[in-house]
Amino acid sequence: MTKPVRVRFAPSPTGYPHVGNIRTALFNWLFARRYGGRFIVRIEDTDLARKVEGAEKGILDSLRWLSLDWDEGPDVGGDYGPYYQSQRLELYKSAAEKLVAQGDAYYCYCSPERLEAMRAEQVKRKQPPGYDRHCRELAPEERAQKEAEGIVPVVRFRVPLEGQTRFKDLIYGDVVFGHSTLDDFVLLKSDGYPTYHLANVVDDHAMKISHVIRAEEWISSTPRHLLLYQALGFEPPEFIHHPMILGPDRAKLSKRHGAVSILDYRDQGYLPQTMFNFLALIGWSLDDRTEIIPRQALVDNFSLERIGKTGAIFNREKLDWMNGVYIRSLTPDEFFDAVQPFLMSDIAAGEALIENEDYVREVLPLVQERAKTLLEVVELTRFFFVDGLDYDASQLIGKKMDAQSTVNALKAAQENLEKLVVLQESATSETLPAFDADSLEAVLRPLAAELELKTGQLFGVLRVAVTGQSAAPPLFATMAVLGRERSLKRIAAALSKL
RNA sequence: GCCCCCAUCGUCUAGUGGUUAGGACAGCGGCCUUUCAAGCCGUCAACAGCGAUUCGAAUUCGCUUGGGGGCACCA
Repeated sequence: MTKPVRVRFAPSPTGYPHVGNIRTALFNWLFARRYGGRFIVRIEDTDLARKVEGAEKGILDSLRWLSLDWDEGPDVGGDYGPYYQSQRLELYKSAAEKLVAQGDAYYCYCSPERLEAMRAEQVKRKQPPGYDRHCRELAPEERAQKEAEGIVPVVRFRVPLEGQTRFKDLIYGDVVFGHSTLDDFVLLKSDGYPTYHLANVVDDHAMKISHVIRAEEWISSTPRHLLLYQALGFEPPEFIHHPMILGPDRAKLSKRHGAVSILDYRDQGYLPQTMFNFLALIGWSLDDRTEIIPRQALVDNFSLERIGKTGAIFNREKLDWMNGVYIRSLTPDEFFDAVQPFLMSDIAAGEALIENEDYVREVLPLVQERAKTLLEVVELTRFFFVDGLDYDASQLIGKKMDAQSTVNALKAAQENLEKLVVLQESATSETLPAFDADSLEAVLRPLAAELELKTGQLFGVLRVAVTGQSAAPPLFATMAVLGRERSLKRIAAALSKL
């Protein structure tokens, strides 16, 4: 690499950024950081009709969420701005005029209706759809006539009829397209805005982009771009097309595949470090075994050579697993911070958070290793925050037990727990915690034998009584966090259900 | 229809002429255990097919099949 590395992420604000787009951004960012280059964000807002309000914010928020910081672009500016194509219209216009002047482009007056009819006919006759070059050789008088009629033309590129364009993609290798398969594509629309093809080439050159890293869906428009670079006298950048992310049906990932917006994953409680790692691993690999790769390691080891050529299905199960790994790796404080917004969106949990943050901080370690997402934490911890438990009395009855033995077990537990707490409180004043996990176990374990129950039976009954669930964090720790009063109250409530 | 790309376990992948084809997720079985997790151990599972080159092909070449992408005054 002789030229300084300058790569760009060039989204169009026409919708919310899905995981595929953001992965492209990630690859670009990693490449820039790996080789000490610049990562540039350029907004390709050249389609007025499809522009979506808030889309740009969604895109930038997504990048920020993953900490894909850009060196030039919106907000930060840069030496090659403006970074909005809608503010660079003059550049495209003069490029188009230059091409027309030198005979590489021409004005086309065909109406959308004619073009549509033409395409319909081509499809009907099973011919490749494409512009029929109707205006390619218009005589000056004909042009004047059209102009007089007030028709605003588009500018089309005059693709050579013969020959071929080839390029070496850094991932796919040599790719060749015959010019006969290309049509005279539009450069400048009648509203004065450029098409992607023109704007992209003009800007990549103007912004000194060294490597164009984009999804494979662009590979077939690359020859058009190359033709433009040539006609404009620009030196083309390196081209790198990477495989796409597929839905479970192996088609290009789209809205109908469910959650595809990167922000949906954020809102569902996936950690940014998970998405960063996971996205990098779709299509790229470090070696034959490493899955969990911290951000810095990714930067240090990223390389184009290790991007594969095959499209990859977004594997939700593996994402869940990885998010669990990252959640477990969080310190208690980090976990608290990450989970807080999700807790706040729940009434009971939010209230607990406001009234007694310390209590919440005690609860969280009990579920941290059980959660696959932050959102799930709300469900996992719900019983800690609500007043009344809602479960069916039949759930209380332990394995191989009946209502009577269950009542007996609960009563015995109740008595023993009350006794224990009183004893400890009076005997040891402040030095011993009155209701901790160890003490609880010391009391409850012998009790099972006394009642001639298996520990699993007794603990199971108590678990349902205290949590309303048959699956929950460890019983003693749970009761200790819940506290003496709440625990005994729930046991009493269970008794009244039977 | 035309053009381009791709092809290893269900999924993500390692592999670049000689490997018992490795890892991860999921699944299954077990251990641990008060439940659920986590952890540990084990197990199931793949080179799309056919030719060619070669002493030898997952690895090279061709064809077939399959899949994907593109073919707008969208990006």
